[in-house]
Amino acid sequence: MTRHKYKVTRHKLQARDKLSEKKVIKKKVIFIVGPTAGGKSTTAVILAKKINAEIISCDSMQVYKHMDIATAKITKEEMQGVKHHLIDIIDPSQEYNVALFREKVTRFIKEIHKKKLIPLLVGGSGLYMQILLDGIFDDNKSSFKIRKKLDAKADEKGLGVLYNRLVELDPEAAKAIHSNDRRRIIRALEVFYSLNEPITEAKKKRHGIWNEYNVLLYGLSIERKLLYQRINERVDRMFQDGLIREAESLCENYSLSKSASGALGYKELFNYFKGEYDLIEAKRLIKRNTRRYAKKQMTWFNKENRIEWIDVLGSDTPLEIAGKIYKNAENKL
RNA sequence: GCCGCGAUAGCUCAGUUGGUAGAGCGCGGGACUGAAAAUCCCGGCGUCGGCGGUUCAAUUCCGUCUCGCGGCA
Repeated sequence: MTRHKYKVTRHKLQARDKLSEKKVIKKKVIFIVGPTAGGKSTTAVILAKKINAEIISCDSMQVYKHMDIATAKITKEEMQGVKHHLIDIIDPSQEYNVALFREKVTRFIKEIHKKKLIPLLVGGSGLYMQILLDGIFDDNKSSFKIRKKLDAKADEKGLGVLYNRLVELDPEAAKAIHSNDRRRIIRALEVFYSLNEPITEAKKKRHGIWNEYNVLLYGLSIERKLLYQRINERVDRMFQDGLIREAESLCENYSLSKSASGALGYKELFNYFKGEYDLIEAKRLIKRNTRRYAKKQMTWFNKENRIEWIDVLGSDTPLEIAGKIYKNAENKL
């Protein structure tokens, strides 16, 4: 009888929705985010098959070809026929960034919807998630040149000079940026010079997909200790799978772009190749840096209060995790 | 059994000519709009092995005990 009651309320609600907002016809977009080594990829494939979804990678490094092992890229077999977007799309020598990501993703979402399928965003890049949800302002094409100049100026005259300049031009931004944060100081100045307005103003002009679609945002939450254990084990496995060989060939065949050279796993090995430390140390550093990365990811996701958290236990299989998400999403699908 | 050496932050150790201590690593927290797996910020009271003695004051000196390492028997 409780069931009957529930049914009635639901009908009423649906009727009301139809009358008022267009909410009902908003198309769905599902996210699975969470720290590295948390089991997102396999879980996503299972879920995708269950709900007829195509997967879009929300990851800043898996876009690179030939960087497979250290980025823990999903293999063709593991994809099980589920379409994956934004994996293996550019060479390691090419640059990639959030704006590019956003542009491509918004296009893919529309295409997938056209096919009557659900876009399933999967990844751990917090900024990418946030920009997609809330949008980005349009940049000016000249800004790249300006950045180069500012970069040179910082080397020449010191970062303090640039920071002081920012304090004059955009005090609000200067207040929020630490005087040692070179990246952000240069970016803020670059925006000011190219757009003729403070970055803080520019940031207000944006539109993301959060309001455009019915977004279901899930985060995989795992106990820290267990996560670290998984990371350490996974790095060991990477070495067994030929990480060193992959890094060697990457080193020989490509000059990595700035964005690609940030990838964990390769930079530590490159330094080992140069003789800066031994292999044991390289491995230790990869594990440590990956642990730190996971922690930073958690910092990002923890402050995102739109995330619905799915608790992952050590004994949970990807099938079970996908089940938990499905159960939660069922009513909303 | 004897002779050395050591015992200080989770780990490796530094240090205090006696006024209750600090680096590295590990770890924790945070910021974040075009390199984001990047960049940057913040975080260390710990019975200085136990007990006793000297002293105004001991983690620092002395004695003793316990444990660890090395050497000699």
